[in-house]
Amino acid sequence: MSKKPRSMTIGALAKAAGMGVETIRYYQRRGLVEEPEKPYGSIRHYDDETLARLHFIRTAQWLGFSLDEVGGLLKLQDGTHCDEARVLGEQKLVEVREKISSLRRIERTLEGLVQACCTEHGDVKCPLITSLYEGVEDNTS
Amino acid sequence: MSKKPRSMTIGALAKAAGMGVETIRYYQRRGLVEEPEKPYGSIRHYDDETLARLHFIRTAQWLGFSLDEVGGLLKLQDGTHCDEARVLGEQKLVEVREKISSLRRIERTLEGLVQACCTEHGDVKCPLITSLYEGVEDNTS
DNA sequence: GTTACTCCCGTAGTCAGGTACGGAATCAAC
DNA sequence: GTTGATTCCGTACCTGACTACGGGAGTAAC
Repeated sequence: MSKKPRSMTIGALAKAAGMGVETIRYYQRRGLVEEPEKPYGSIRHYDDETLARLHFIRTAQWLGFSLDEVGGLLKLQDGTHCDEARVLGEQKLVEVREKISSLRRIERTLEGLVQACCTEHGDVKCPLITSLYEGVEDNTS
Repeated sequence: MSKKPRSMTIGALAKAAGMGVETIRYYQRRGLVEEPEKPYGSIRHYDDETLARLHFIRTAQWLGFSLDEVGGLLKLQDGTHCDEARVLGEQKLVEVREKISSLRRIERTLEGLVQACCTEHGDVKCPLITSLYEGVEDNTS
């Protein structure tokens, strides 16, 4: 509400978003970020909304979403149809939950390995390495 | 203990490891897997040790290690560098936990948005979309 | 002893997600 | 009003992790 939509060049936008100019252009080519109109004989200007979009993209990506998936998430902003948005949201929610449980399994496994490494200290064989050799997935059911 | 070091062709090895022949060759080129001597005018043969190594690679990858990182782990395979292995494992554990907590934030957010979409159905503006416009990430601290 | 598969080996292509380059236009500072 | 950084735009290149291709050699089954 009290946001002043300050106007940035693409360079300033990139700096604010913590990414390179080329990356933003790449997102524009991918259709993830809209390219604003270029004033006649001038330069494009970007506002905070675009900046928010870039933050969103970066975060979602770090979480393991592909750019295509991020595009899907971003359509939630564009779409005028509540139902479509909800369905997409629900799909993403399922995926997110699957990712969480996968990561939890990985977490427990790593936890166990690191723990074993700490306790059996004077041993000749490192239990972490040994576990990797013997296949570690099974004991996490 | 009771393993007979059976001799496999690369095809059998690939099958046993659940990956393609080309993938194994790729690992050989990357220096992750040793290429056995080729008998004069014959074919290379692989044993269970190599198979174990492939399991190792696959498992470590599943845990989120890149192939370069797997290479690092494999250098510790004599089992005497337990401390180093533990540090690597701990680093991965930190990464995994960060991802989990971020995904949980996203999960809660998406949950809320989908929920809002379900309840306010006849509205002109989709509450999910509205929420996204106002910044999704912030309300998840 | 031929047919059909598999191996060998090098090189090349794929896909995702960028990153770099180059030359003209535009802006900012002095 | 010139200099020096930025922007613009297209195209080309890079990394990670494979995957495919092609042509010759080896092997297995009948």
